[in-house]
This record gives sequence, C-alpha cells and structure tokens, in this order.
Amino acid sequence: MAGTGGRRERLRAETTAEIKQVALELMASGGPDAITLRAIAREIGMTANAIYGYFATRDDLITTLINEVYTALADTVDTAWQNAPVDDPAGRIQAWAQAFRGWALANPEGFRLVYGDPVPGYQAPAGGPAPDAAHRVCTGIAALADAAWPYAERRLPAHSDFQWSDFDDGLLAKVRPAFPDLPPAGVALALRIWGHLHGLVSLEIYGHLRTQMIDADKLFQEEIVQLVRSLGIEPEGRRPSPASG
Amino acid sequence: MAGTGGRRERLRAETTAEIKQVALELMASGGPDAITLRAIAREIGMTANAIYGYFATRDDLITTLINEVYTALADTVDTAWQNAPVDDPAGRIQAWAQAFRGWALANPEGFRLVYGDPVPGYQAPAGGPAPDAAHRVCTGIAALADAAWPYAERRLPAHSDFQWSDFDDGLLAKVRPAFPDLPPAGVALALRIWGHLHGLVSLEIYGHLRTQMIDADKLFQEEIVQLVRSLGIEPEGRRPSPASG
DNA sequence: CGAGCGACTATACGCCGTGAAGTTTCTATA
DNA sequence: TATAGAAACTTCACGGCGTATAGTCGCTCG
Repeated sequence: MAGTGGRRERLRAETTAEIKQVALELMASGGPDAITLRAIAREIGMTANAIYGYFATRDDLITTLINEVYTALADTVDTAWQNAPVDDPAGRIQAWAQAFRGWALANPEGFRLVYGDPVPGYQAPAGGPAPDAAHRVCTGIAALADAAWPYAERRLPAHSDFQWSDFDDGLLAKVRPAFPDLPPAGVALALRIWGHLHGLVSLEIYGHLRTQMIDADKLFQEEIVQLVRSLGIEPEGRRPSPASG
Repeated sequence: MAGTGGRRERLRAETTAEIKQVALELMASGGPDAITLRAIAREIGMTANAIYGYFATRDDLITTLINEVYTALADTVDTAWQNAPVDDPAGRIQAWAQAFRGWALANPEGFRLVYGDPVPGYQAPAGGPAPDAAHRVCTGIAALADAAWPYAERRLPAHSDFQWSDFDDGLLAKVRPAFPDLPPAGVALALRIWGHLHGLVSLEIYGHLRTQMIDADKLFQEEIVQLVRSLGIEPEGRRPSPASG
C-alpha cells in the first residue's frame, strides 16, 4: 500500500474534505434537511453512489459532520471564556454564555444539527454522535463552576446527595483531574447551568421565544446576570470574598 | 350544503379524526419521521392523495398535529399545577415541573414534534404552529411566577428594565388580565423559568444528558429544589412570609 | 330523474437512500 | 515494462417520499 504521503491518499483526503465542506454549505443555506447525498454529489460533480466510497452511509456522514460542528462550537466557547481574566469568574461565565448563544445565532442550522433531530431518520450511534465534544463543552462549564464553587457552595444547602457514580465516566475522566476540588454537587451545578442556558437558546433558535417575546437578547442578558448572582459572584469583577458571603 | 349534523359532514369529521389519530400512532411508534401521507393512507386503507381532501398539504397536517399535541401538553401541566394547593406556590411549581418532564418522558416523540425539527422540510406557519398552546403554557408559568412574585421580587434587584413592549401581545392579552399585579420583570422571570426547565428536559429527551450523567432524574429534582429556593419560597409549604424575607 | 359535487383512485414526476454490477484508472509487483 | 489487482467512479435499478393532474364513482338535491 502507499505510504502516508501517497498521491492516492492525498486525493482521497481532499475529496473527503470537499464532501464535508459542501455538506456544511448545504446545511448552512438550506438547513440540515438539505444535506442529501445526491445534492452533495451534484455540487461536487460526482454520482451520489461515489460518496459511498468515503462514507459507509448517509448517517455516517451526518455523524462526522455533527462531530466537526460540535467541535467548532466547543472551540468557540472555550476560546471565549479562556480569554476572560482568570480572577474574574463572573466575566468568564458571561463570556461562556455570550459565546454559546452567539455561536448558536450565527450557526442556527449547526445548532439544530448538534442538539436537535438532525435529519430525517438519522440514528445517532451508541454513546452519542460526538461524546468528546459534548464532554469538552461540559468540562468548560465545569471549569466555570469550579471557579465559582467557593462562593456557590454556601448557596446550595447540603441536601443534595450527588455521588461520582451518578455521572458518566468519560466526563469524569476529564473533569476530576482538572478540578480536583470540585465535588459531585459541583458537577451537577455545571450541568444545571448548561441546562439553563441551553434551554433559553434552544427556545430562541427554534422560534418558540419569538412568539412570546420581542427581544430575546434582553431576556438572555438578564439570565446571565441572575445566574452569576445566584452563584454568589457579582458581575464585572465586583464580587465578595468567599469568607464574607 | 348539508347542515351541521349532515351525514356527509359526520363521515368527513370521522375520517379527519382517523387521519390524525393514525398519524399520532405512527409518530408514537416510529418518531415524527414516520408521519408520512403514504403510511397514513396505507394504514387507513386509502390512497395517499385522498388525504389531500382533508389537509391541503403535509405541513398542514403536521401543524394540526403540533397544535393537538401541544394542547395536550398544556392540559397536562395545567391540570397538574392547578391540583396543588393554592397556598403552596412551591408545591405548584414542583407540580408544573414534574408534569412537564413527566409528559416529555412519556411522549418523547410528541416533545420532539412540538419543540424540535418536527419532520423533514417542515416549515411552521408565521406566528408559530401553535401560538395558543404556547401562550397557555407560558401563562401557566406566569401564574406560578405571580404567586411567587412577592417573595421573588426582593431577590431580583432592580437593574432589570423590562417593559410591556418587550413581550408578545398575544401572550400579554392572556397574562395581564389574569395577573394584574405581575410586572414585566415577572413575565421575564416566568420565561426564564420556562427556559431552565425546558433546557434540562430537552437535553434529556434528545439524549445529551445521558452521555454526561447516569441519573437525569436526580439532576432535575435538584433543579426544582434550587428553583423554588431561588424564588425565596421553601419547598413543601414551609416558606417565610414576604415581610420576613 | 339527472346534474353536480364531493370523495376517492390512477398515473406520473422528481426527489431521496442505497444495493448490485460494470467500467475506468491508477499502482504495485513480477 | 507488462500485468494483476485494487480503488474510484458510473450506470441501472428498487422502493419510498410529497404532490400535481386527470379521471371515476356514488350520494344528494333540485
């Protein structure tokens, strides 16, 4: 067989990349539904069946796309919150939330692809289509929860009984080494924060907020402020010390 | 034309009902994607084109189904929270949240139909497919927010500047007469609560929580407790008076 | 009784995913 | 360098989809 630099393999990689890129363009212009093998082939100048040489089935292609799009989302939000000062946990949470919603608004079809029913009849593989990217996103929020934990802990009275066994091992493999001081309840807090923000963005992207409210942005900004406040850290770096509560 | 009780009209109503029921059965067993005119016709014993005598297009049928399913959801949650004691706002919120998630878990395909990308290529009509049901759901949460408002108000410091003009007129037409003491910020609070709960349930229904957590129920129960607490009302009726804060 | 209308079928078109079989083109080896 | 084989791609085919058009049957009412 040819080595890594073989001509054939290079062409193959290029064609694979082109298929994916055309698929993403179709999705951006016509929604996830527009991702059809025939449309991709038409655009590239191939026969639909030729794509089967690169992806075993349409669902395989979709899964790959979900992976890439989800990874792009994770990159975006990670970059955003990591660019905020380390000593400003409230600012980091704000950055995460704004980046998450901003990405969703800029890539609504991508959001639907990752978080919705992507495409007619699509069946995600066992363990989800993009577990790594999902864990990355959750780990990002866990970082925010970890930074806020000294403040938030006292706001979450000790009735919650989360244990490590409640969580997915793949997630914990990333979270526990990175944030050794974050207890199970802290991970639960991270997931709840994720849920809060995902809920509003999801309602907005799918048009359910628009039928209730003119300006979804205002609602989201309020949500961020209240989220930060509920964690016991004030926006814009003005926050009490953990000791003074 | 025949009167309201005419034989023809009765038969027509029966066939219309049968089409919708078969569609819902197909959805329950095979997901929203399974709702195809041809499958419905096959099940009923008609030709696919015969359905065009009852619904102008497939999207029309889908819109009707969304309306019915959304209404069923609204009925369920309304019944649930209204059955809790009036003087137990925390219990009512709990009832709403449990009923919402319970309905979603019992009717995951219905949840996807209402809140997700229902069906390949479906385009919801302007104003959303089921604005009435959506407003009913939001009005229900507004009732909960209204009951909690005397307690919650002091937890939401006065930096939010919501106005009536921020919200949809159809929603306000239901909310303002029913809860004359609830200010715009209270409606915003209701929408945020909706977002919180929708987010977690949506992540769960679409399988995104399962890749992070073993027991989504535990997370949701924690969410309810913290939600009630954040509003300043204690669970199970033990709550401070608004005056004592 | 007969005209008209409503309910329904038959046929057809262009989409879709995908399987089977055939063809071309490149590559590795004898 | 000749050649066997693999890889890339095409052609043809099948069944499913929404839906447009035209035609058919039977009930109902004047």
